Amino acid sequence: MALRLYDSRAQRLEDFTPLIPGEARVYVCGPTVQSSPHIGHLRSALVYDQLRRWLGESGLRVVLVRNVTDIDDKVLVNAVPPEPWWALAYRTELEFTSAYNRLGILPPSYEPRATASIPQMQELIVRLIDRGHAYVAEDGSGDVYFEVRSWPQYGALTHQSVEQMADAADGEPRAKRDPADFALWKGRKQGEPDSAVWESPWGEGRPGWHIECSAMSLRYLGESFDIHGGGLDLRFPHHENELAQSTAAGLEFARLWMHNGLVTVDGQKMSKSLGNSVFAADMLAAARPIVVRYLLGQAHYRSTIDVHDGSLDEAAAAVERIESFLDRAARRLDGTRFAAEAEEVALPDAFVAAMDDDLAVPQALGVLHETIRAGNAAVDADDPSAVAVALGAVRRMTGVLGIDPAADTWSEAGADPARAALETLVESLLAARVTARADRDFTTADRIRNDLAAAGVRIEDTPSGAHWSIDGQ
RNA sequence: GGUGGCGUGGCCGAGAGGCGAGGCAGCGGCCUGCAAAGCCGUCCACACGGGUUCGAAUCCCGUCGCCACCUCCA
Repeated sequence: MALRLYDSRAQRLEDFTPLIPGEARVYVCGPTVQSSPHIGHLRSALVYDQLRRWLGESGLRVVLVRNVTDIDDKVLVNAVPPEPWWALAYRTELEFTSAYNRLGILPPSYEPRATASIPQMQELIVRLIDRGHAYVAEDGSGDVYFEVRSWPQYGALTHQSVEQMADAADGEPRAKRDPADFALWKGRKQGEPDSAVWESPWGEGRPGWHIECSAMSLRYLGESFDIHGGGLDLRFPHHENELAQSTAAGLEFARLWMHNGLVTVDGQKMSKSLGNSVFAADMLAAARPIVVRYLLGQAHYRSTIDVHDGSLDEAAAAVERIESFLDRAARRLDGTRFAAEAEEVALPDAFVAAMDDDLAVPQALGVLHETIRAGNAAVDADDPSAVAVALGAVRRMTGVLGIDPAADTWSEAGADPARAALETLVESLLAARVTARADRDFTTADRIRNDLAAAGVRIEDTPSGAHWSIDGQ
């Protein structure tokens, strides 16, 4: 079965047929770097990371472009002197990058900043004016607007008609011919810093919010590309406007639109006014990155994820089940000829079918957990061949989903002397416990186990001796 | 007013006409000196009311409730 994806413009599943055979070109709306990343931003980036990993696994060369909007009203507003707006934008961008990295989100092929494509945006605006779809404001403000009424297809993405839209409570109407018109270029306003101003055919100013994505997708992916993605909340107006300006400029633009679901907290959308945002840094401080990735990546990409008390614990339990199997199975096969067999295992068909079906990650995880169950049973039944099959499959599946506990992503830096010291101490306590158990001195044996447990070290007795691990790792 | 989505067992979360996804928690059992981990079993759910059908969580009609977007949003 070939990959099918839900096109939110056509509102149906479509077979994914790349424009260029063997290649998949994807544009994803990245953040406006105005304030610290929250878990909604992480979820969005994670969704497209799952997509690109699966496209790559399917044998396609993936070109993924995710922009950084580093000039915008809010960036200017949020910059508190003496920090310039561009320093705020860059500092924030670094926070995003760091959070992405910690979650194992692969870097995009390129991550263009809006400020580096101003001439390309201006070219596009010129084209729109020439074609009669944009106009320079007559109030001398230097603003340039897209004329929605000149483009009958406006609303095609979200299936709305301009007539039916609620009137924009858009502050001052300025010199718009229609309230639905949107800014392509914003003339310089008083008090705006010189560093936020670019020359243009319409005077000094800066780009409007939507034009950058049209310009940068054209610049880096061409007039037509396979997939455009972003958060559900970007459908309107951002994506609708992108589609209008790009197609009105004569570009084919994206062939398929993907929109990821949002993250809610206790059933409510995160918002600044409610003050209920969960920031990436907070969640990453509360749980291991792999657990955060599991939590935010376990639902289907189009559904809402509700984060509440206990969400992290549930995700942690699932991750520990995976880790514990991987560890247990590897120990069983260690030093046997079956260890090599595990390396040869392919992805289970059911897993592939699930992923091909609009990235049905929840079903894919069902296959993963079912394989773990079978693998654990094989360990219990002492059937190393079956253990190898399950172990190999689990490694492959977790690899594809980006939740392989053994991946370099999750390893803390280098050899840790504290870890080595701990190892020595635990081993010596375990040796004492072995002696005590041999003497049937269970009081002593249990005291050692309890002391270790109190320190967060968990003991499992196995046929090959005691195995220890640190809770939650 | 317009557009779109959702309501599934104690909790999370898939499925989309027949065959009990999966995870977490609970209970019973196996294993264990006792545990832990694991396995087996158990808990047979689909907001409500009608309808279609041999058969409906799934399709249709209606009702109720919740959410998102309609120019700040991932």
